[in-house]
Amino acid sequence: MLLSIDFGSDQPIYTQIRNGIVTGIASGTLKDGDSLPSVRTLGAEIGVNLHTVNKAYQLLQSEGFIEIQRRRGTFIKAGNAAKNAAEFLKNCGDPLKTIVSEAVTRRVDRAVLHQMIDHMYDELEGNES
Amino acid sequence: MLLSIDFGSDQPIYTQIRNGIVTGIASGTLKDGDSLPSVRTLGAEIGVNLHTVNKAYQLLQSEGFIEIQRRRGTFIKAGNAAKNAAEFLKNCGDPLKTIVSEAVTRRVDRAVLHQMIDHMYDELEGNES
DNA sequence: CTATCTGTTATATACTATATATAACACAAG
DNA sequence: CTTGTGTTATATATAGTATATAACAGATAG
Repeated sequence: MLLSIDFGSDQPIYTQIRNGIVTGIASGTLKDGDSLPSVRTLGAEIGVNLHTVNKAYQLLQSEGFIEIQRRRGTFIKAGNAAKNAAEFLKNCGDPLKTIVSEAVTRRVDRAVLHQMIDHMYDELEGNES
Repeated sequence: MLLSIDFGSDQPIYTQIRNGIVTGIASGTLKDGDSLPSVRTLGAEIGVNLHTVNKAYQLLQSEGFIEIQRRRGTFIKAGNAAKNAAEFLKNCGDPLKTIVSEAVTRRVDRAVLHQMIDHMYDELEGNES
């Protein structure tokens, strides 16, 4: 299944949905123009209210990942992906700083983080490590 | 000031306090054995309730960053820093995956993330870039 | 000894975020 | 006309966050 929800997580369900779809786009599982399940269908599949799915969809649309066409459906919009690269770089600074700060205190070498990132890139881009 | 709180942030105050102290340890501003302000003092300084500070301190102690000595004070405990490196690496995977996934969709090259991380390491370790 | 300061515990309150439930609406598509 | 979209509205419940106030117990300093 594309999305698996951890109901015991401290992460909100709508955030998990959002992240799952972003990862789907990154891995190529979801391609430009692909249609997403309706809020009711996806909600039923993963055992969640339609409003929770709708909240995730609204967030994804505001971030430019999908396009919601009223009374028609919801579609992947990976075309103008690079457009919001600048805003992403601005937003990812804080969480990255939090990770790096803890890494330094834990005596984790920067090379380890580099390797983790490379591995994630390779996995998403379909290259075996 | 060591800690600056953004009351408009979506990040909880106690998390901001936690992250600020971790960054302080990483940058060397807070050294092993240094004493932290009391929960009341720090609360008054940054305009926050003592329970909010206490929550951050409890979290930091559970993570091994500080040691709370009842009725004596609270102290930085950077000695066994590398001990919890394994757990850190396990925990940082998810947020890192979220960042990398979005980076891939935004067509942000891995080299950009590497550079950001290197810059943060250099800054924390006191090396000019 | 006394006063002060420490973290700690307890209780109460308020606000926000999250999530669900139910119903209805408007309109495109078959 | 029926079905299926996203959408809006309303209500409710729960949990997380934050504050407020008070008290406790013991280490420390005077």
